[in-house]
Amino acid sequence: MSETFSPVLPTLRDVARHAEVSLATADRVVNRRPGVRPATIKRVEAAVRALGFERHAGAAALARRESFRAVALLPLGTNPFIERLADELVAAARLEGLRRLDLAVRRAERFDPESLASAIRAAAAEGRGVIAVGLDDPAVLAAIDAAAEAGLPVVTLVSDVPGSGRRHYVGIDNRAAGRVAASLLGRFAKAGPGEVLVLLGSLSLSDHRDRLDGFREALGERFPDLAVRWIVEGHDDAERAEAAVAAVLRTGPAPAAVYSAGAGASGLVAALAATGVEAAVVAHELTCETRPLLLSGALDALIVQDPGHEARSAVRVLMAALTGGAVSEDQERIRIEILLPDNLPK
Amino acid sequence: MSETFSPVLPTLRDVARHAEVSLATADRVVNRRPGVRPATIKRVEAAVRALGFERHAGAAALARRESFRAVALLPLGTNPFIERLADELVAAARLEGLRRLDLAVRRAERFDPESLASAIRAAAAEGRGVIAVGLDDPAVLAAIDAAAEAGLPVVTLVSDVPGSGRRHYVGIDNRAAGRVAASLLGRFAKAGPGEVLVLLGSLSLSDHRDRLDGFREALGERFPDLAVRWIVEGHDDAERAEAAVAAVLRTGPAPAAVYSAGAGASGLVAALAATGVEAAVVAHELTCETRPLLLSGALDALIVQDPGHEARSAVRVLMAALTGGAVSEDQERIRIEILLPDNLPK
DNA sequence: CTGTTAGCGCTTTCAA
DNA sequence: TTGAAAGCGCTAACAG
Repeated sequence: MSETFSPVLPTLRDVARHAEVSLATADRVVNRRPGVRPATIKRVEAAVRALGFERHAGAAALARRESFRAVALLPLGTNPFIERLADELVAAARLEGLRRLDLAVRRAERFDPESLASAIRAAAAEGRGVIAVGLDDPAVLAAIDAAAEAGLPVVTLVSDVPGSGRRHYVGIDNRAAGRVAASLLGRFAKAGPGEVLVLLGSLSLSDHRDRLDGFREALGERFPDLAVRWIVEGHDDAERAEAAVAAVLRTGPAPAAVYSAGAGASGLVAALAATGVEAAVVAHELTCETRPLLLSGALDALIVQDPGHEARSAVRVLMAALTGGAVSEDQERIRIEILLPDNLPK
Repeated sequence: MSETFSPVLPTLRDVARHAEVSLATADRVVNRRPGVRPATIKRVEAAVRALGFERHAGAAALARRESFRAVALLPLGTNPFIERLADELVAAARLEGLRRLDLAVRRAERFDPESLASAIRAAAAEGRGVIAVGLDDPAVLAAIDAAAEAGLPVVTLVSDVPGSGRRHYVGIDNRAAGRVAASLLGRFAKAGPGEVLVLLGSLSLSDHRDRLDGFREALGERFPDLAVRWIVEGHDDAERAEAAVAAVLRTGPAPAAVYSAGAGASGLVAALAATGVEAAVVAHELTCETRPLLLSGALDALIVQDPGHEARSAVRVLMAALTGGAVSEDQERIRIEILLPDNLPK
């Protein structure tokens, strides 16, 4: 109860003094640099333990002069989630990059694998690392593997490129997100048998496909009354989504529930409204597009990933790869958040 | 598309050179310190704008030698959420405190206002700031006001002390959390009229009371079929909660839904199981106690606040108060997260 | 293999 | 009112 304040943390200088070596030698040991006699290493490590030394990351970053340039590749289009991600990446490069990362944010056509692949190649030629929203396609995979083989770390963001040599994937577990959508819609839809419509950007996007897989799986396990009947591709664009959904609604019975696994929820909502369909609806991401829809009740819930966290995580992971630092998998896990009107951030 | 890399950020030295003043003067202007001629201020500010200077916070923290000691006060008891918070505070003091904050974490009896009040007084005497899990009580309020008047910043954490002179409250909006609970239970409970049991630590805890208020309010607005019939105080302890809930269940009809607004959910679940009651249940916080209950289906959902975020936010806010920095209200807002088995972090 | 020295960008005396 | 200089904790040449 009456423990007192902890002492000031020891510095590397204290460690050096304690081990009776110079600052430089202590530094070598602490940073596992070569050229130190084993006996000396032991002494320094003992001092580190004895004093409870912890490297001051800020000071280290300041002293280390090298800085890196890298490129982030985001999909083109009018998707506000992506806009937000772009801003967050710029901010994160400054903060998490400790001012040592010079990150250029570019756009590439998301639904065209060749264009993304060549953007990755260009990025690899210019910078020392790449962050990219992935696409599950052989050309893209090849471009990533080429960069990886050349020693450039590639971090996939939001959507992974499975099987590629990317250093890390930063984003939610999309299968799990699909399961969450099923759990919510299963409870929100009226009781009794019903059919479900799923809207997604494209089946070639691994994140959307994973969501669909998880969704179907959980629906089958826990809500066998509901079955996916329509799968509509809207190319993450509100207008195209509206047209595609409207076409489906005109021809068949009304769905009991709708899962928007990609972007373009406002188009979906418009199509539902136009045909007077009353279904439980769950969509993804909190943006200027989806926020009013959740508040008005047009959407029943939103499944979101925090673009700020994702951007910071991507930058941290990239910096770790660039500087040889460690990443704690655990800390970099991106949460799947559920938003109702009641817990919508201001 | 082909924008190039941004240049390295200018340093204060660049600003000084540009304004034709010394480093010290540039520093004075940038940090709004007195003793600079207005004309000089203008010149330096112009240079700052011209070069787009941004202070390097890490370097500033390194150069600034002063450090602070402060005390954090958490409730005694066996609540695992609080244990976690304690650990996170220690970690946050190091990271967010930029090694300039020496934070002692202490425990005080939560259900005894006098004891918390005197712990606050003691903390104020020893340190230069206080972080405390609050309690809505005149004695506690008086202790906080005394500290505030003496110029010590007090930050309330998780539970506020309304009307007090605390500098900041860090935690979720508990009314909104109660509304979320209502939205979930309203959908999860079987359709039709039913009665609800609410378990909380004590009605004298403002966070629990706020949750109850929000819960009732939202239930009344949106699920008039459901009404709160029992309010049970369990003192945030699993055993006491079990006994209290069991006593209620023995005497009346079974509740259709149960909201555990405080801690001790495992006791609640045990009481429900013992009496064979099948109700929809929502509880708070992800801990070693609640995690298995959510996975087993004993709990239908969890409403959580991230103790890591909260600890870091509390430390940031305290440091800002201590060093005269600014806090962005917006960034310090703590989210109300909803956890289902599907989006449970590993 | 080990030590000395000069900074990183900023703050803080101390002197002018 | 201003400036010169030392130094925060660490890293990176360059010697020895």
